[in-house]
Amino acid sequence: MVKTLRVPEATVTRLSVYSRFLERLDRNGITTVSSGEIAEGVGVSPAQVRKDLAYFGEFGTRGVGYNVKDLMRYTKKILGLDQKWGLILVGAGNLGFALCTYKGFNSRGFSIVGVFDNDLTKIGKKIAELEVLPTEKMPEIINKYNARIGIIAVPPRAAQEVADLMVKNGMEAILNFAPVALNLPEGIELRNVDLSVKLEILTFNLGFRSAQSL
Amino acid sequence: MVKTLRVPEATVTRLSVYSRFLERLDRNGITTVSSGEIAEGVGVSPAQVRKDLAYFGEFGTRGVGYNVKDLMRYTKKILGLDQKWGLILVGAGNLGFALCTYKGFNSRGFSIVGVFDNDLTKIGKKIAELEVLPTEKMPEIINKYNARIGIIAVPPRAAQEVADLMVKNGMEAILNFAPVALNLPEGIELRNVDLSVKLEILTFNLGFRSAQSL
DNA sequence: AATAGCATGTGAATTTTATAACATTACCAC
DNA sequence: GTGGTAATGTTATAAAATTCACATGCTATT
Repeated sequence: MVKTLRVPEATVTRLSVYSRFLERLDRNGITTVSSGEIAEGVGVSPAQVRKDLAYFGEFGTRGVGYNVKDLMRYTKKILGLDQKWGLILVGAGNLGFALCTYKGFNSRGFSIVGVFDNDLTKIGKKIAELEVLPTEKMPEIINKYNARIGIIAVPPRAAQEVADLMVKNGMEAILNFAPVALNLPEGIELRNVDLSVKLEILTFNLGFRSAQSL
Repeated sequence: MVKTLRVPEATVTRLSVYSRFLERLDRNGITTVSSGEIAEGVGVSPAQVRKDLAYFGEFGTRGVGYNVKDLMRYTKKILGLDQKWGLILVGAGNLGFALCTYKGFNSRGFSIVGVFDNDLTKIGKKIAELEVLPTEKMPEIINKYNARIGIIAVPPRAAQEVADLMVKNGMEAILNFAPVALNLPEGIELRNVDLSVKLEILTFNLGFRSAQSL
Protein backbone atom coordinates (compact mmCIF):
# COMPACT_ATOMS: atom_id res chain seq x y z
CA MET A 1 0.00 0.00 0.00
CA VAL A 2 1.48 3.28 -1.09
CA LYS A 3 1.18 6.27 1.18
CA THR A 4 -1.15 8.32 -0.95
CA LEU A 5 -1.24 11.96 0.05
CA ARG A 6 -3.47 14.04 -2.15
CA VAL A 7 -1.84 17.27 -3.25
CA PRO A 8 -4.31 20.11 -3.84
CA GLU A 9 -4.17 21.48 -7.34
CA ALA A 10 -3.80 24.97 -5.90
CA THR A 11 -0.57 23.77 -4.30
CA VAL A 12 0.76 22.52 -7.62
CA THR A 13 -0.18 25.81 -9.25
CA ARG A 14 1.69 27.76 -6.61
CA LEU A 15 4.64 25.40 -6.82
CA SER A 16 4.95 26.29 -10.47
CA VAL A 17 4.97 29.95 -9.57
CA TYR A 18 7.53 29.47 -6.79
CA SER A 19 9.68 27.52 -9.18
CA ARG A 20 9.85 30.29 -11.71
CA PHE A 21 10.44 32.87 -9.03
CA LEU A 22 13.37 30.78 -7.80
CA GLU A 23 14.78 30.68 -11.30
CA ARG A 24 14.73 34.45 -11.33
CA LEU A 25 16.47 34.67 -7.96
CA ASP A 26 19.06 32.22 -9.21
CA ARG A 27 19.67 34.24 -12.36
CA ASN A 28 20.19 37.26 -10.13
CA GLY A 29 22.83 35.41 -8.17
CA ILE A 30 20.83 35.06 -4.97
CA THR A 31 21.77 31.90 -3.12
CA THR A 32 19.48 31.80 -0.08
CA VAL A 33 15.86 32.69 0.39
CA SER A 34 13.29 32.46 3.18
CA SER A 35 9.67 31.42 2.93
CA GLY A 36 8.80 35.03 3.71
CA GLU A 37 10.78 36.33 0.77
CA ILE A 38 9.24 33.82 -1.59
CA ALA A 39 5.83 34.74 -0.22
CA GLU A 40 6.51 38.42 -0.76
CA GLY A 41 7.77 37.80 -4.25
CA VAL A 42 4.80 35.83 -5.49
CA GLY A 43 2.00 37.25 -3.38
CA VAL A 44 1.03 34.58 -0.88
CA SER A 45 1.60 34.04 2.85
CA PRO A 46 4.82 32.58 4.25
CA ALA A 47 2.88 29.81 5.97
CA GLN A 48 1.36 28.90 2.64
CA VAL A 49 4.78 28.54 1.06
CA ARG A 50 6.01 26.25 3.82
CA LYS A 51 2.82 24.22 3.81
CA ASP A 52 2.98 23.74 0.09
CA LEU A 53 6.57 22.57 0.20
CA ALA A 54 5.81 20.27 3.11
CA TYR A 55 3.72 18.06 0.85
CA PHE A 56 6.90 16.97 -0.85
CA GLY A 57 9.58 16.92 1.82
CA GLU A 58 11.89 19.08 3.87
CA PHE A 59 13.96 21.36 1.71
CA GLY A 60 15.08 24.10 4.04
CA THR A 61 17.37 24.70 6.97
CA ARG A 62 15.83 26.01 10.17
CA GLY A 63 17.05 29.39 11.11
CA VAL A 64 18.45 29.91 7.62
CA GLY A 65 15.99 29.36 4.83
CA TYR A 66 16.25 27.59 1.51
CA ASN A 67 19.13 27.19 -0.86
CA VAL A 68 17.86 28.80 -4.04
CA LYS A 69 19.52 26.49 -6.54
CA ASP A 70 18.53 23.37 -4.65
CA LEU A 71 14.94 24.38 -4.10
CA MET A 72 14.68 25.42 -7.72
CA ARG A 73 15.84 21.98 -8.79
CA TYR A 74 13.53 20.25 -6.37
CA THR A 75 10.49 22.19 -7.49
CA LYS A 76 11.27 21.54 -11.13
CA LYS A 77 11.79 17.88 -10.40
CA ILE A 78 8.49 17.64 -8.58
CA LEU A 79 6.71 19.31 -11.48
CA GLY A 80 8.28 16.88 -13.87
CA LEU A 81 10.50 19.52 -15.43
CA ASP A 82 13.73 17.61 -15.03
CA GLN A 83 13.05 16.36 -18.52
CA LYS A 84 12.16 17.90 -21.86
CA TRP A 85 8.57 17.64 -23.01
CA GLY A 86 7.61 17.51 -26.65
CA LEU A 87 4.19 18.93 -27.34
CA ILE A 88 1.96 18.74 -30.36
CA LEU A 89 -0.37 21.55 -31.24
CA VAL A 90 -3.47 21.51 -33.37
CA GLY A 91 -4.75 24.79 -34.78
CA ALA A 92 -2.41 26.98 -36.80
CA GLY A 93 -4.38 30.18 -36.34
CA ASN A 94 -3.14 33.28 -34.59
CA LEU A 95 -3.33 31.70 -31.17
CA GLY A 96 -1.51 28.60 -32.32
CA PHE A 97 1.14 30.77 -33.86
CA ALA A 98 1.57 32.74 -30.65
CA LEU A 99 1.86 29.58 -28.59
CA CYS A 100 4.47 28.15 -30.95
CA THR A 101 6.65 31.18 -30.54
CA TYR A 102 5.96 31.72 -26.84
CA LYS A 103 9.28 31.85 -25.03
CA GLY A 104 7.78 30.95 -21.67
CA PHE A 105 7.33 27.36 -22.83
CA ASN A 106 10.88 26.84 -24.00
CA SER A 107 12.36 28.29 -20.87
CA ARG A 108 10.55 25.64 -18.87
CA GLY A 109 11.57 22.71 -20.99
CA PHE A 110 8.58 22.51 -23.30
CA SER A 111 9.00 22.46 -27.02
CA ILE A 112 6.37 22.15 -29.67
CA VAL A 113 7.40 19.40 -32.05
CA GLY A 114 4.43 19.35 -34.36
CA VAL A 115 1.79 21.79 -35.58
CA PHE A 116 -1.28 20.48 -37.32
CA ASP A 117 -4.25 21.92 -39.10
CA ASN A 118 -6.72 20.65 -41.64
CA ASP A 119 -7.19 24.01 -43.29
CA LEU A 120 -5.58 23.61 -46.70
CA THR A 121 -4.59 27.27 -46.77
CA LYS A 122 -2.48 26.72 -43.65
CA ILE A 123 -0.85 23.40 -44.39
CA GLY A 124 2.69 23.84 -45.59
CA LYS A 125 3.11 27.26 -44.03
CA LYS A 126 6.00 27.65 -41.65
CA ILE A 127 5.73 28.62 -38.00
CA ALA A 128 9.12 29.21 -36.46
CA GLU A 129 10.99 26.24 -37.98
CA LEU A 130 7.96 24.00 -38.08
CA GLU A 131 5.86 23.24 -41.10
CA VAL A 132 2.13 23.05 -40.55
CA LEU A 133 1.05 19.47 -41.28
CA PRO A 134 -2.28 17.78 -41.92
CA THR A 135 -3.56 15.81 -38.94
CA GLU A 136 -2.87 12.54 -40.77
CA LYS A 137 0.78 13.10 -39.99
CA MET A 138 0.09 13.22 -36.27
CA PRO A 139 0.96 9.59 -35.42
CA GLU A 140 4.27 9.86 -37.20
CA ILE A 141 5.34 13.00 -35.36
CA ILE A 142 4.09 11.79 -31.99
CA ASN A 143 6.07 8.63 -32.41
CA LYS A 144 9.21 10.39 -33.61
CA TYR A 145 9.34 12.81 -30.69
CA ASN A 146 7.61 10.76 -28.01
CA ALA A 147 5.04 13.46 -27.45
CA ARG A 148 2.58 12.82 -24.64
CA ILE A 149 0.82 16.18 -24.39
CA GLY A 150 -1.38 17.93 -26.92
CA ILE A 151 -2.49 21.54 -27.15
CA ILE A 152 -5.82 22.43 -28.71
CA ALA A 153 -6.00 25.88 -30.30
CA VAL A 154 -8.86 25.44 -32.72
CA PRO A 155 -12.30 27.08 -32.76
CA PRO A 156 -14.80 25.67 -30.24
CA ARG A 157 -16.81 23.58 -32.68
CA ALA A 158 -13.75 21.65 -33.82
CA ALA A 159 -12.27 21.09 -30.38
CA GLN A 160 -13.99 17.84 -29.42
CA GLU A 161 -13.07 16.21 -32.69
CA VAL A 162 -9.44 17.23 -32.27
CA ALA A 163 -9.45 15.97 -28.70
CA ASP A 164 -10.79 12.59 -29.81
CA LEU A 165 -8.08 12.38 -32.42
CA MET A 166 -5.39 13.19 -29.90
CA VAL A 167 -6.65 10.52 -27.54
CA LYS A 168 -6.82 8.02 -30.35
CA ASN A 169 -3.20 8.80 -31.14
CA GLY A 170 -2.13 8.14 -27.58
CA MET A 171 -1.91 11.58 -26.02
CA GLU A 172 -2.08 11.34 -22.24
CA ALA A 173 -2.73 14.99 -21.43
CA ILE A 174 -4.44 17.87 -23.18
CA LEU A 175 -4.25 21.61 -22.72
CA ASN A 176 -7.38 23.06 -24.24
CA PHE A 177 -7.69 26.70 -25.28
CA ALA A 178 -11.11 26.30 -26.88
CA PRO A 179 -13.90 27.59 -24.66
CA VAL A 180 -15.89 24.36 -24.49
CA ALA A 181 -16.06 21.47 -22.05
CA LEU A 182 -14.41 18.47 -23.63
CA ASN A 183 -15.48 14.90 -23.09
CA LEU A 184 -12.53 12.62 -22.58
CA PRO A 185 -12.08 9.04 -21.42
CA GLU A 186 -11.04 8.36 -17.86
CA GLY A 187 -7.34 8.75 -17.29
CA ILE A 188 -6.61 11.52 -19.77
CA GLU A 189 -5.41 14.65 -18.03
CA LEU A 190 -7.23 17.76 -19.16
CA ARG A 191 -6.84 21.41 -18.26
CA ASN A 192 -8.56 24.32 -19.88
CA VAL A 193 -7.20 27.78 -20.45
CA ASP A 194 -10.13 30.06 -20.95
CA LEU A 195 -8.97 33.45 -22.10
CA SER A 196 -12.21 35.28 -21.51
CA VAL A 197 -13.15 33.86 -18.10
CA LYS A 198 -10.55 35.92 -16.28
CA LEU A 199 -11.69 39.03 -18.11
CA GLU A 200 -15.20 38.32 -16.93
CA ILE A 201 -13.99 38.03 -13.35
CA LEU A 202 -12.57 41.50 -13.79
CA THR A 203 -15.81 42.93 -15.17
CA PHE A 204 -17.74 41.19 -12.43
CA ASN A 205 -15.56 42.80 -9.81
CA LEU A 206 -15.71 46.21 -11.44
CA GLY A 207 -19.49 46.03 -11.47
CA PHE A 208 -19.75 44.59 -8.00
CA ARG A 209 -17.65 47.39 -6.62
CA SER A 210 -19.92 50.05 -8.08
CA ALA A 211 -22.96 48.18 -6.80
CA GLN A 212 -21.60 48.18 -3.27
CA SER A 213 -20.81 51.87 -3.25
CA LEU A 214 -24.45 52.77 -3.90
CA MET B 1 -25.57 48.93 5.75
CA VAL B 2 -25.53 46.83 2.62
CA LYS B 3 -25.93 43.09 2.90
CA THR B 4 -22.46 42.10 1.82
CA LEU B 5 -22.27 38.47 0.77
CA ARG B 6 -18.86 37.49 -0.46
CA VAL B 7 -19.01 35.52 -3.67
CA PRO B 8 -16.20 32.98 -4.06
CA GLU B 9 -14.08 33.58 -7.11
CA ALA B 10 -14.58 29.97 -8.14
CA THR B 11 -18.29 30.71 -8.31
CA VAL B 12 -17.70 33.66 -10.61
CA THR B 13 -15.44 31.53 -12.78
CA ARG B 14 -18.10 28.86 -13.09
CA LEU B 15 -20.78 31.46 -13.73
CA SER B 16 -18.79 32.60 -16.72
CA VAL B 17 -18.67 29.04 -17.98
CA TYR B 18 -22.38 28.48 -17.38
CA SER B 19 -23.09 31.69 -19.20
CA ARG B 20 -21.33 30.63 -22.34
CA PHE B 21 -22.86 27.19 -22.18
CA LEU B 22 -26.28 28.83 -22.00
CA GLU B 23 -25.46 30.91 -25.07
CA ARG B 24 -24.73 27.72 -26.93
CA LEU B 25 -28.00 26.15 -25.81
CA ASP B 26 -29.82 29.26 -26.90
CA ARG B 27 -28.17 29.25 -30.32
CA ASN B 28 -29.32 25.65 -30.65
CA GLY B 29 -32.88 26.68 -29.94
CA ILE B 30 -33.13 25.02 -26.53
CA THR B 31 -35.50 26.94 -24.27
CA THR B 32 -35.41 25.12 -20.94
CA VAL B 33 -32.60 23.51 -19.01
CA SER B 34 -32.13 21.87 -15.62
CA SER B 35 -29.26 22.28 -13.21
CA GLY B 36 -28.37 18.67 -13.98
CA GLU B 37 -28.08 19.37 -17.68
CA ILE B 38 -25.93 22.43 -17.10
CA ALA B 39 -23.80 20.42 -14.73
CA GLU B 40 -23.41 17.67 -17.29
CA GLY B 41 -22.56 20.19 -19.98
CA VAL B 42 -19.80 21.96 -18.14
CA GLY B 43 -18.50 19.22 -15.86
CA VAL B 44 -19.61 20.09 -12.34
CA SER B 45 -22.25 18.77 -9.94
CA PRO B 46 -25.91 19.83 -10.15
CA ALA B 47 -25.83 21.03 -6.55
CA GLN B 48 -22.87 23.20 -7.42
CA VAL B 49 -24.79 24.87 -10.19
CA ARG B 50 -27.74 25.63 -7.95
CA LYS B 51 -25.54 26.82 -5.12
CA ASP B 52 -23.63 29.14 -7.42
CA LEU B 53 -26.79 30.66 -8.82
CA ALA B 54 -28.25 31.02 -5.33
CA TYR B 55 -25.65 33.69 -4.54
CA PHE B 56 -27.47 35.98 -6.92
CA GLY B 57 -31.14 35.11 -6.65
CA GLU B 58 -33.76 32.63 -7.70
CA PHE B 59 -33.81 32.14 -11.43
CA GLY B 60 -35.53 28.82 -11.90
CA THR B 61 -38.94 27.25 -11.59
CA ARG B 62 -39.30 24.28 -9.30
CA GLY B 63 -40.25 21.14 -11.07
CA VAL B 64 -39.28 22.69 -14.38
CA GLY B 65 -35.80 24.12 -14.55
CA TYR B 66 -34.43 27.35 -15.96
CA ASN B 67 -35.48 29.36 -18.97
CA VAL B 68 -32.37 29.37 -21.11
CA LYS B 69 -32.72 32.86 -22.55
CA ASP B 70 -33.54 34.41 -19.18
CA LEU B 71 -30.77 32.67 -17.30
CA MET B 72 -28.33 33.58 -20.03
CA ARG B 73 -29.28 37.22 -19.70
CA TYR B 74 -29.08 37.09 -15.91
CA THR B 75 -25.65 35.51 -15.88
CA LYS B 76 -24.34 38.01 -18.40
CA LYS B 77 -25.81 40.86 -16.39
CA ILE B 78 -24.21 39.58 -13.20
CA LEU B 79 -20.85 39.31 -14.92
CA GLY B 80 -21.19 42.86 -16.18
CA LEU B 81 -21.61 41.75 -19.77
CA ASP B 82 -24.78 43.71 -20.39
CA GLN B 83 -22.46 46.41 -21.67
CA LYS B 84 -19.57 46.65 -24.10
CA TRP B 85 -16.07 46.85 -22.67
CA GLY B 86 -13.25 48.61 -24.44
CA LEU B 87 -9.84 47.15 -23.65
CA ILE B 88 -6.38 48.45 -24.26
CA LEU B 89 -3.52 46.09 -24.89
CA VAL B 90 0.19 46.67 -24.50
CA GLY B 91 2.58 44.38 -26.32
CA ALA B 92 2.24 43.91 -30.07
CA GLY B 93 4.11 40.63 -30.24
CA ASN B 94 2.65 37.35 -31.35
CA LEU B 95 0.58 36.95 -28.22
CA GLY B 96 -0.76 40.48 -28.46
CA PHE B 97 -1.64 39.85 -32.07
CA ALA B 98 -3.46 36.64 -31.20
CA LEU B 99 -5.43 38.35 -28.45
CA CYS B 100 -6.43 41.19 -30.76
CA THR B 101 -7.89 38.80 -33.25
CA TYR B 102 -9.35 36.36 -30.72
CA LYS B 103 -13.04 35.91 -31.49
CA GLY B 104 -13.90 34.74 -28.01
CA PHE B 105 -13.49 38.28 -26.70
CA ASN B 106 -15.77 39.93 -29.23
CA SER B 107 -18.50 37.38 -28.76
CA ARG B 108 -18.64 38.30 -25.09
CA GLY B 109 -18.75 42.04 -25.58
CA PHE B 110 -15.08 42.85 -25.30
CA SER B 111 -13.29 44.82 -27.95
CA ILE B 112 -9.72 45.96 -28.02
CA VAL B 113 -9.66 49.66 -28.78
CA GLY B 114 -5.97 50.37 -28.58
CA VAL B 115 -2.74 48.44 -29.07
CA PHE B 116 0.50 49.89 -27.78
CA ASP B 117 4.15 49.06 -27.98
CA ASN B 118 7.35 50.99 -27.60
CA ASP B 119 9.26 48.87 -30.07
CA LEU B 120 9.83 51.20 -33.04
CA THR B 121 9.72 48.30 -35.47
CA LYS B 122 6.18 47.55 -34.36
CA ILE B 123 4.70 51.02 -34.12
CA GLY B 124 2.60 51.87 -37.13
CA LYS B 125 1.98 48.24 -38.06
CA LYS B 126 -1.65 47.22 -38.36
CA ILE B 127 -3.33 44.51 -36.30
CA ALA B 128 -6.83 43.86 -37.56
CA GLU B 129 -8.00 47.43 -38.11
CA LEU B 130 -5.89 48.87 -35.32
CA GLU B 131 -2.62 50.66 -35.72
CA VAL B 132 0.04 49.93 -33.11
CA LEU B 133 0.71 53.12 -31.20
CA PRO B 134 3.46 54.30 -28.88
CA THR B 135 2.44 54.28 -25.23
CA GLU B 136 2.36 58.08 -25.18
CA LYS B 137 -0.92 57.84 -27.04
CA MET B 138 -2.44 55.75 -24.28
CA PRO B 139 -4.25 58.56 -22.40
CA GLU B 140 -5.86 59.79 -25.59
CA ILE B 141 -7.23 56.39 -26.58
CA ILE B 142 -8.35 55.54 -23.06
CA ASN B 143 -10.25 58.76 -22.88
CA LYS B 144 -11.78 58.40 -26.31
CA TYR B 145 -13.12 54.90 -25.69
CA ASN B 146 -13.62 55.01 -21.95
CA ALA B 147 -11.40 51.99 -21.47
CA ARG B 148 -11.15 50.71 -17.90
CA ILE B 149 -9.31 47.43 -18.43
CA GLY B 150 -5.80 46.84 -19.69
CA ILE B 151 -4.15 43.70 -21.01
CA ILE B 152 -0.44 43.14 -20.58
CA ALA B 153 1.21 40.98 -23.24
CA VAL B 154 4.83 42.07 -22.96
CA PRO B 155 7.90 40.13 -21.83
CA PRO B 156 8.21 39.62 -18.05
CA ARG B 157 10.85 42.27 -17.45
CA ALA B 158 8.72 45.01 -18.98
CA ALA B 159 5.46 44.02 -17.31
CA GLN B 160 5.74 45.99 -14.08
CA GLU B 161 6.57 49.18 -15.92
CA VAL B 162 3.60 48.72 -18.23
CA ALA B 163 1.35 48.00 -15.26
CA ASP B 164 2.47 51.19 -13.53
CA LEU B 165 1.77 53.14 -16.68
CA MET B 166 -1.69 51.66 -16.97
CA VAL B 167 -2.50 52.51 -13.38
CA LYS B 168 -1.20 56.02 -13.88
CA ASN B 169 -3.51 56.39 -16.83
CA GLY B 170 -6.50 55.35 -14.82
CA MET B 171 -6.98 51.69 -15.62
CA GLU B 172 -9.04 49.97 -12.94
CA ALA B 173 -8.35 46.36 -13.87
CA ILE B 174 -5.49 44.50 -15.48
CA LEU B 175 -5.25 41.13 -17.15
CA ASN B 176 -1.62 40.11 -17.09
CA PHE B 177 -0.14 37.49 -19.40
CA ALA B 178 3.44 38.03 -18.29
CA PRO B 179 4.63 35.35 -15.89
CA VAL B 180 5.58 37.66 -13.04
CA ALA B 181 3.84 38.87 -9.91
CA LEU B 182 2.87 42.49 -10.38
CA ASN B 183 2.81 45.05 -7.63
CA LEU B 184 -0.24 47.25 -7.85
CA PRO B 185 -1.87 49.79 -5.57
CA GLU B 186 -4.85 48.77 -3.49
CA GLY B 187 -8.09 48.80 -5.43
CA ILE B 188 -6.78 47.81 -8.84
CA GLU B 189 -8.18 44.49 -9.96
CA LEU B 190 -5.54 42.11 -11.21
CA ARG B 191 -5.76 38.63 -12.68
CA ASN B 192 -2.94 36.67 -14.21
CA VAL B 193 -3.10 34.23 -17.07
CA ASP B 194 -0.06 32.05 -16.89
CA LEU B 195 0.24 29.96 -19.99
CA SER B 196 2.82 27.54 -18.67
CA VAL B 197 1.40 26.89 -15.21
CA LYS B 198 -1.38 24.67 -16.52
CA LEU B 199 1.10 22.76 -18.62
CA GLU B 200 3.13 22.15 -15.50
CA ILE B 201 0.07 20.83 -13.71
CA LEU B 202 -0.22 18.34 -16.53
CA THR B 203 3.40 17.26 -16.31
CA PHE B 204 3.10 17.02 -12.55
CA ASN B 205 0.12 14.74 -12.89
CA LEU B 206 1.76 12.62 -15.56
CA GLY B 207 4.78 12.14 -13.34
CA PHE B 208 2.75 11.58 -10.23
CA ARG B 209 0.75 8.87 -11.91
CA SER B 210 3.87 6.94 -12.91
CA ALA B 211 5.25 7.36 -9.40
CA GLN B 212 2.13 5.82 -7.90
CA SER B 213 2.10 2.85 -10.19
CA LEU B 214 5.55 1.78 -9.01
C1' DA C 1 -59.80 19.87 -7.49
C1' DA C 2 -56.73 16.70 -5.86
C1' DT C 3 -52.57 14.16 -6.46
C1' DA C 4 -48.27 12.58 -8.33
C1' DG C 5 -43.97 13.89 -10.16
C1' DC C 6 -40.14 16.70 -10.64
C1' DA C 7 -36.46 20.04 -10.14
C1' DT C 8 -35.44 24.02 -7.53
C1' DG C 9 -33.65 26.38 -3.36
C1' DT C 10 -31.52 25.88 1.13
C1' DG C 11 -29.77 24.58 5.65
C1' DA C 12 -26.82 21.15 7.66
C1' DA C 13 -22.94 18.08 7.35
C1' DT C 14 -18.73 17.10 5.41
C1' DT C 15 -14.62 17.87 3.30
C1' DT C 16 -11.06 20.66 1.92
C1' DT C 17 -8.03 24.48 2.24
C1' DA C 18 -5.75 28.21 4.51
C1' DT C 19 -4.17 30.60 8.63
C1' DA C 20 -2.04 30.91 12.91
C1' DA C 21 0.71 29.48 16.58
C1' DC C 22 4.37 26.93 18.29
C1' DA C 23 7.97 23.60 18.93
C1' DT C 24 12.26 22.28 16.68
C1' DT C 25 16.76 22.64 14.95
C1' DA C 26 20.60 24.73 12.70
C1' DC C 27 23.91 28.40 12.89
C1' DC C 28 26.72 32.07 14.93
C1' DA C 29 28.90 34.75 18.37
C1' DC C 30 31.28 34.73 22.43
C1' DG D 1 30.83 24.48 24.38
C1' DT D 2 26.88 27.26 25.50
C1' DG D 3 23.19 30.39 24.67
C1' DG D 4 20.69 33.43 21.67
C1' DT D 5 18.53 34.08 17.31
C1' DA D 6 16.13 32.95 13.34
C1' DA D 7 13.38 30.49 10.18
C1' DT D 8 11.76 25.97 9.30
C1' DG D 9 8.37 22.10 9.85
C1' DT D 10 4.19 20.79 12.09
C1' DT D 11 0.19 20.69 14.84
C1' DA D 12 -4.01 22.90 15.93
C1' DT D 13 -7.46 26.23 14.67
C1' DA D 14 -10.31 28.61 11.70
C1' DA D 15 -12.39 29.52 7.40
C1' DA D 16 -14.11 28.30 3.10
C1' DA D 17 -16.06 25.46 -0.33
C1' DT D 18 -18.50 21.50 -1.67
C1' DT D 19 -21.69 17.89 -1.13
C1' DC D 20 -25.79 16.01 0.70
C1' DA D 21 -30.50 15.64 1.76
C1' DC D 22 -34.89 17.34 1.89
C1' DA D 23 -38.67 20.53 2.10
C1' DT D 24 -40.82 23.65 -1.11
C1' DG D 25 -43.54 24.85 -4.82
C1' DC D 26 -44.73 24.52 -9.73
C1' DT D 27 -46.90 21.70 -13.54
C1' DA D 28 -49.46 18.32 -15.59
C1' DT D 29 -52.76 14.74 -15.41
C1' DT D 30 -56.80 12.47 -14.14
